[in-house]
Amino acid sequence: MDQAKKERLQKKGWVVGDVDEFLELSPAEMAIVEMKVALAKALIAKRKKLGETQVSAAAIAKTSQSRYAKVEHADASVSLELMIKMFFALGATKKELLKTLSA
Amino acid sequence: MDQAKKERLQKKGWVVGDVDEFLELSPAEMAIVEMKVALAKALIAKRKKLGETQVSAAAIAKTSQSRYAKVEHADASVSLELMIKMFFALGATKKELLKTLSA
DNA sequence: TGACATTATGTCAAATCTGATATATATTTT
DNA sequence: AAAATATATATCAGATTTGACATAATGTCA
Repeated sequence: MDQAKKERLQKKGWVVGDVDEFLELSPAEMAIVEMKVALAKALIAKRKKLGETQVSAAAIAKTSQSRYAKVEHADASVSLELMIKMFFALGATKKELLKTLSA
Repeated sequence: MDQAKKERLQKKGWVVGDVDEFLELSPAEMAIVEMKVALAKALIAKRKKLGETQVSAAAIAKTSQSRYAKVEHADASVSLELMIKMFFALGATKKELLKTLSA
């Protein structure tokens, strides 16, 4: 958002800022959130490419559909490690993972 | 280990195999262990480069020396996510992280 | 539209992870 | 070698994460 628009909005009483500012995320925390979001996207893409549903993908990854759905949404209750495990479970390689994380 | 030696040992009653076979780790689990071990090494290297002790590094990372030590050892009680957070806490960049993970 | 399939959300007990304290062991310095 | 510093290990209460179940919401298609 450019400075002019920001000032116009603030004049109208809006609180203007980025999501990370609002949530008060440090650069490190941001980096992790970024990686999680990138992984979530990659997981969905990978599953679709394999022609699986959340139900079948969950079975492959040996978990429930509900948790699998949360993983695909990078839900707050899901760790980076679980996301990576699921990605591997769908057949992703380390190379694919690194490419995804660098996004 | 070469085949000849393996057979000699087995003849003597030894059970011969790799660590991952013994622990029955899947390729995915192996990949995660690998990343953790690489991160542990990188953490130690980074801390030493900064001239910090575990006590001071733990303070920077806002945790205790004992937990910090466990992180450097990729202890079983430490998640990948915590290791990454600690790495960032010491000032590592995403680029550095990816380089480390690819090792 | 109504069945059926798929995905999303709420909840919770069990499992795992975390920070902290205590203490042991190892290394360095004097 | 003793003291001081640094690192390692054990333990545990509290916090977080996980898997599962129930159910709601959304999408698909005959």
